[in-house]
Amino acid sequence: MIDFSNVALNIREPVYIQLVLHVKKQIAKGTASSGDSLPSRRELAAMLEINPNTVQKAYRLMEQEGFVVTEGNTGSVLNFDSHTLNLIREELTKGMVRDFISNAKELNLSFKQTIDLVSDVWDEV
Amino acid sequence: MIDFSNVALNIREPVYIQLVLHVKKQIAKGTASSGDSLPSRRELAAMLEINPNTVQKAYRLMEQEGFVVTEGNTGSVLNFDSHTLNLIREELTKGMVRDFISNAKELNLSFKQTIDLVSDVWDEV
DNA sequence: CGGAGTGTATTATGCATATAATACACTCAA
DNA sequence: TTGAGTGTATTATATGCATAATACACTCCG
Repeated sequence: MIDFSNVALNIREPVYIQLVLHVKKQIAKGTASSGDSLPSRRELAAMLEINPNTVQKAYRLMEQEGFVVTEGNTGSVLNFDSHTLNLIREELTKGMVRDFISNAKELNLSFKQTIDLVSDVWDEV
Repeated sequence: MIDFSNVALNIREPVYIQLVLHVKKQIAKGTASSGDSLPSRRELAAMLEINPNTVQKAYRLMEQEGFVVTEGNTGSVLNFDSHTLNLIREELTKGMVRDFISNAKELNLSFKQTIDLVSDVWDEV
């Protein structure tokens, strides 16, 4: 069963997007595998104290992105091949790195300055 | 006069927040100095093809954050001391680095893996 | 003086997101 | 069989953001 107990929802980003991202991160880390079950919509909504419709929207999006399947009323299940796994890994890691570098360059930070900053702050986080 | 000609507005984040961030980046880089003028609300709105009320909201926020002053109808001007400058620098650089490291750790990336990724992607961006 | 350009404000509308409250058909275990 | 739990859907309401369309008082230059 996919774990949502430690998902930290923030206000700014749409909740259903954050839910999808949370599952993708589990997949990228290897914490979640193809075949694992997701909680029922109502159950997850109750646990996170959000609306069932919001969970439904997240599950729907994951179906459309091709790594979740839902059949009848038996609940939703992760389902992805190695190709999709690689896509998700690329999206999360490279996307994140690219955004970071883009921000650093916008602040006119050099490569060395940037690496030094990461080195300085790494253990604080 | 603060330059907004190359600000790239995206859809997801509120426009008025992006405008504030753009000015803060200029300040952090040293491209913008205390005393520099901002375009009039209507002028900037026309240039960026957004609503004057949205610009007004951004200017208002910058006044509240303490680095912009507006007197009468003579236009808005940057106004900050070295302490505020340091605050803005810290907010942008350390904040950005912290977010990045937080993301990397969420994906279970090691320090070395993270540095390697940044090194690999740096020139692509 | 008069008008153009200021900052400021108000009201209305549209859109995306989230919630609330239902409703329906289905499955499955007690 | 019956009822609880499923996925799915619909309608209404609220909020934040952005836009549109005005309006008012002020300054400053021609």
